[in-house]
Amino acid sequence: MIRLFDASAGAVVDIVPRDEGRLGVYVCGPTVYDLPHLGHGRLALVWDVARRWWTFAGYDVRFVSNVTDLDDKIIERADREKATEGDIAATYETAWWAALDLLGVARPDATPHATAYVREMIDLIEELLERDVAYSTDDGVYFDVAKVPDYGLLAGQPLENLRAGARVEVVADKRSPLDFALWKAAIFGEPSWAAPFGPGRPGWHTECVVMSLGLLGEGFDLHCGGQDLRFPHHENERAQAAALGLPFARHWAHSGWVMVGEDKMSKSLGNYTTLSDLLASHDPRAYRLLVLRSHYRQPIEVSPATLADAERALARLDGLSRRFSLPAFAGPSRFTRADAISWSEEGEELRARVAALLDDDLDTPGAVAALFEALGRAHALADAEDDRAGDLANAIGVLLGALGLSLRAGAAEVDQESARLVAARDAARTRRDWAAADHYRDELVARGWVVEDGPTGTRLHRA
RNA sequence: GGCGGCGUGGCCGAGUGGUUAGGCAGGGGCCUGCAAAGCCCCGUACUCCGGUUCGAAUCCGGACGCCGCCUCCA
Repeated sequence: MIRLFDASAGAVVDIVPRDEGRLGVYVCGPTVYDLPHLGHGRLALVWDVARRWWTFAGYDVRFVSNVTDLDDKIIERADREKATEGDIAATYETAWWAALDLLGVARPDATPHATAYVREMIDLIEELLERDVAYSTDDGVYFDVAKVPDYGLLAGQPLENLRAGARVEVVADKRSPLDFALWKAAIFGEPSWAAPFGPGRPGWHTECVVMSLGLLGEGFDLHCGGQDLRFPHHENERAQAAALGLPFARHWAHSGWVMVGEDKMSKSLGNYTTLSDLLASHDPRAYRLLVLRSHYRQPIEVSPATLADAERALARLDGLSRRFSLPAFAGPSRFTRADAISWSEEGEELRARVAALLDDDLDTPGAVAALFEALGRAHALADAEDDRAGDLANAIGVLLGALGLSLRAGAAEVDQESARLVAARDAARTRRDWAAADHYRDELVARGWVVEDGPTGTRLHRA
């Protein structure tokens, strides 16, 4: 049984899948109008970890994440750059996947695009109009939030409170400031589609309703996104499905912010770092580890100091991999299942401990702490020449792999000259010529290696 | 104004009514020819003020500070 904080319940709840043993998960993906930043990276990492873990735990996970390729911001950018909307969307979607690939985030099982679902959106809007929960104005078609009795469920407060504080700009003919655009009437020069209620283009909140229901079916298990999508985006999706009497997401989960000092990282504050900038100067695995070491709902601080911290911690994990020559356990599209592993007694104990933590609202920091404790134990066992050490180290590698974190066992390729220096150093050490041995070590260090002496002689790895 | 969250040791960051989070950094020791890696030991922290309790950082009340959402936003 897995448990997760559900925004519609306001509490951590048991996740009982619609279909036993299967999980249908929908994550609201990017609007492709600019480069992804660290916040997007965290979102992707959090749900990638969840997906991998639930798969590991035995669920057959169907993971859908959309790409919004139709939006005001894309149109604005296309205008500004004298490009087509399609070009802008294609450019930034490419950048999105490139960044996620580097982070080791597995591709979703399906990545629906808004522009491919306009027909379905039109049908849905038409039905909302027929049911009188939507109305037409000169601007387009709006959803009448007052028609949904429990509007505000995800926001955690009733409609009156939301309205009282609404900072929404007044748009002509809207019945309530909270009513949202289902359809935006065509403006010359902008992309538009023909529809019974007039030419135009869909508003943002409809695409996810159509695509999630279309690909995962009614009453799918989990709908995820960043905290900011809880309201109004997810609320508005819910409202549409509710108005049509369609069973929608059973549970709603949201990941927390990346903070810059005291502020949320955001486009509008301009305090963001793009993923490509981060990944140009840091091991992508360090960011994954940083994300894993805080709870997914808490804010995290990403700074040179916290990244350096994560990189040193990562070096310890790689050290374990080197000592025990562990194989690679994780890959971009490589998933592991616990029942496909034959667990040693040591390994099973660790697996159970980690599973208890991760099954309960994805306690990744607890799991990482348990894995680090086990790491110390594995080394200590090895120091004592206890052969359970290898089993434990292997289990640690498998479990880190289950979270999408791969370890490096050592230098993949040692060039000929370096190999010669290693041999020369080992020879010098055998004849106890310490001056020569130190000289060869200096040479190797100058070539960028970290030099370690082990039972089998000099070993190299990259700093 | 409404709703939600946060305030932990040098730093990051979990958690539980009373028994070690974990990592990084720092100190001591072991190992090593010297290193590196690794192991062992060391910090007695929890914004403040009250209250409940045998006992609270953990529960309740209040204060202060901070953040987020209520508008596009991961």
